[in-house]
Amino acid sequence: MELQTKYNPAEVETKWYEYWERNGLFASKPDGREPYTVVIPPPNVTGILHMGHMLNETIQDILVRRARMEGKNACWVPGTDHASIATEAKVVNRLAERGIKKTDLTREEFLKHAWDWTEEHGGIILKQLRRVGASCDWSRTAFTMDDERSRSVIKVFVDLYRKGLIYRGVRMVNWDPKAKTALSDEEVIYMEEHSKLYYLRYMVEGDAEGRYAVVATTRPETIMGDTAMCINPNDPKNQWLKGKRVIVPLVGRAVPVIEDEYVDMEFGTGCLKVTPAHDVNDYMLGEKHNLQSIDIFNDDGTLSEAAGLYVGKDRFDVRREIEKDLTEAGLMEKVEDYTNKVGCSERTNVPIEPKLSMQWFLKMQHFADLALPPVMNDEIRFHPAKYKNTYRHWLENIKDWCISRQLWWGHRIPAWYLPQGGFVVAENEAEALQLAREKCGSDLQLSDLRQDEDALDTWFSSWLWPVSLFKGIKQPGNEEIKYYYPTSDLVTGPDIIFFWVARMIMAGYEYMGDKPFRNVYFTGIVRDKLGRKMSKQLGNSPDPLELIDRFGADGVRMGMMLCAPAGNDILFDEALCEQGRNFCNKVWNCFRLVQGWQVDESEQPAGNAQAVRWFQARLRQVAAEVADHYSKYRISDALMAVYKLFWDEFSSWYLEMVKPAYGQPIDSATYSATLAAFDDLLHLLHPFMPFITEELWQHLADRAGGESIMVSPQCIAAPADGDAALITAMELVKQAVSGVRSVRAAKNISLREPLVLEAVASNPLADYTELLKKMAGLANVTLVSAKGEGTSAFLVGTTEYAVEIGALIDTDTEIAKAEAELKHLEGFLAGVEKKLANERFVQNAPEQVVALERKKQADAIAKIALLRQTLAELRK
RNA sequence: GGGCGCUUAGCUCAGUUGGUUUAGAGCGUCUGCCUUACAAGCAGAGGGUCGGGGGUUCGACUCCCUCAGCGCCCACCA
Repeated sequence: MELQTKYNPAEVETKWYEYWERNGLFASKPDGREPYTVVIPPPNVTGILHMGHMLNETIQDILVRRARMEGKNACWVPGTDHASIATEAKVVNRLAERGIKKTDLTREEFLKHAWDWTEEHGGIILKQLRRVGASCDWSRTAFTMDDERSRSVIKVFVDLYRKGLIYRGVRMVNWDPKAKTALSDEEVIYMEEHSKLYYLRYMVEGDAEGRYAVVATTRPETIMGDTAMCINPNDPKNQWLKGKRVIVPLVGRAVPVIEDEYVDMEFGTGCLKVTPAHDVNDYMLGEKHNLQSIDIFNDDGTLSEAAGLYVGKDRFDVRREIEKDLTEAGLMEKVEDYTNKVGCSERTNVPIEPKLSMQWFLKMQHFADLALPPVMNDEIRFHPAKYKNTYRHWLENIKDWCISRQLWWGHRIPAWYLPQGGFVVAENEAEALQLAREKCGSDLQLSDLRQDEDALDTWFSSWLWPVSLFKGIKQPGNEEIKYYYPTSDLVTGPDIIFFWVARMIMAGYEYMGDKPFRNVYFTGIVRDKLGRKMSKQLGNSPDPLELIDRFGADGVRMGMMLCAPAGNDILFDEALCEQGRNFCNKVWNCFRLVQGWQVDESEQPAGNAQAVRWFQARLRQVAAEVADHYSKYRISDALMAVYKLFWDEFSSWYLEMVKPAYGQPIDSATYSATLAAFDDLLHLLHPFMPFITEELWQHLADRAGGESIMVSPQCIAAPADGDAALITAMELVKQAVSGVRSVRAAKNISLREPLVLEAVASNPLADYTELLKKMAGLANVTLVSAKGEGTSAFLVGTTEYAVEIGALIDTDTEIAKAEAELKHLEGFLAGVEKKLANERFVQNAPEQVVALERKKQADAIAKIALLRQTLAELRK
């Protein structure tokens, strides 16, 4: 079989992904094995794959593939999220392009459009995930709004309502005037804004001297909603205002001056305008002081009739206009530049408006009590653990969750209003009617009931994900939920720790009485190499699929993982994908070398046997290190360990040690050992680079149809007793080889020119002569009592070796080299001896530490003696 | 305003309870090689005193204090 000199990912990837799917290798069903379950953080159903997904899905796939190869029953459940606000906004925009307004449509018509859009774009991202190599059980693909998940959501809502945990009430909520819906506190992002602080004059009512109070505000457009002015009762400079009434500028309304210690005397003039309808704190003051509340905004952020002025104009236009009008009316004292934080909608980015409205809420204290302990006591482990603090802080300051959204795309709230007021909550219309009849009499008809128009927050469905995916809500205790729950690892970004992670923990304990997952791996944010967030505007966000086209899926996966320590932000650089691609090529070419060998029945040379034993020891050692990295979720470190094992140890050392001369055969013992080692290496690599490893594994032996490296167990033994000694010995051989190569490089001596290596006084590497000769291009290794003329010397441990280079010797260079090393050693020795001369060190330090220092001292002294001798000879 | 985290070679990062030859890796850099597996490669080399200062200790990159810079999260100062 002829293989190209370069690995071609495109055809290999398609071939094996289809093969895996066709042979059901991703599918899982409960059996006697230990389960390993991962639920995908469901991407937006209409979204497309970006670098954040690429990172996240790669990590999940690595964990899942690793578990599968360990013999666990791995189940990775894919799915998508209906992303209520985001998707509804997209549909609204799309309709607007066609000149259709949402308000012109019925709920049913609108939902038809939304489903069309979902079907058109839904699933694109799932197809893209296949290109990455994601080994999801596609037969389990779910959607947060499919029938099973929807029914689960409704059942949970009804259950929580009956438990008294869900209530309906009028509260100050975060209103998104663009999406025209309420938001939860978590959906509000505070952004710094360079704005202005306006100082307005509030004339004192009936004051003969025409005195006025000055109020500082960032929002002059809300004065139409003012129903009081507030001062701190302890504020000496404002005592004169006590009991007075002041006139709201332009509006002309007289409002009382109230007193409350809430007011900061230092801010502005110490006078605060109070607009109970449009500020959370003012609302609090209004409640406390029994103030009138005037809602001056419409749902879309324009001024309402109640404002009296600027009716119908947008709030920000009004701000500009009112500034002008106030100035012209002589009611503007001054305007200052001011930086403040403005709460904005996470989805639409527009500033939110605090608004009093009727919404549904979930009481959260109960859930916080449920969800805090398991994380704090590590029953659920966070990686990195620092997020435990963040988590605790949020739960200890939990507020009720506003779960209703004034949207149509989502799960409709299962509450039906009765003709005479009040409502019933039920899982379906029939049940609702029955409950309604119990309240209002049996002649009540379904048409008399009106279902709540609102939908539920998207996260009210995704918080059930680990349970609802296995039908654990609707069929508690079924075989699947019992087997797969709790899931093993959750891989997600820290940005949704409150939105999703915390709430899944809550729902998990509420409905399963157990944690939803054992480990949470928080990834970092993918940034560009300059540390900037990836964004469309900057154009610094590469398209993952295009990267896959250029570097191969394995190359991109590796590129991601090379820069992805847990919890740190990822500084992504395309060059890393190149490195990944190059590595694929390296693996590919190693295989080409090995598969090209002819085998004969000759006896195994001693050097080959040594190489084989050594590499097997290294393999065991590194496999153990890799396992340790995985156990700590240090995926990048695991990858780097395998990378170095393959490239440095296997390719550069092992293969060169056993490689037969051109055209020569290799003995069968070495050959089969090499194939076995290759097989082991492919297993270690497979989670990171699934495609190329499958391709090569299939080439490595005659495989039956349906076989796959994916499910072929990895069987590298634990490190054995003699391994460490074997490895240490070979390290010395490598040092000697490098020593000779250094001399060659310095003197420009070709590898083709055989050299003689002298071991001075003793040769601890005598057993390895064959390997030394082969690796360093030596004619011979000789034992001498004193090194000859024209030799360049170096130390291996405390033994001196010398390369005969005859006339090429440059005494000055040799002297300089020896002097530099001598200087270093003397400095080192001085440090060691200083320590040993310190009585308290010798007394207090542990015995083995002192012994080690003594060993260092002895070695250094021996080396120094050798160097001095060398120098003396050179200077002769 | 609180809380958390970071600052180690040109870049990105390791450095596990303070002690394993006066700090390691990958990439990049420099030098020499197209040596029939691989130039997407091979061999060799150089490069940091661990952000600044102080302290604890026989001994600190590792613990404490402090200063500086950076980042994240939370919070109702108009």
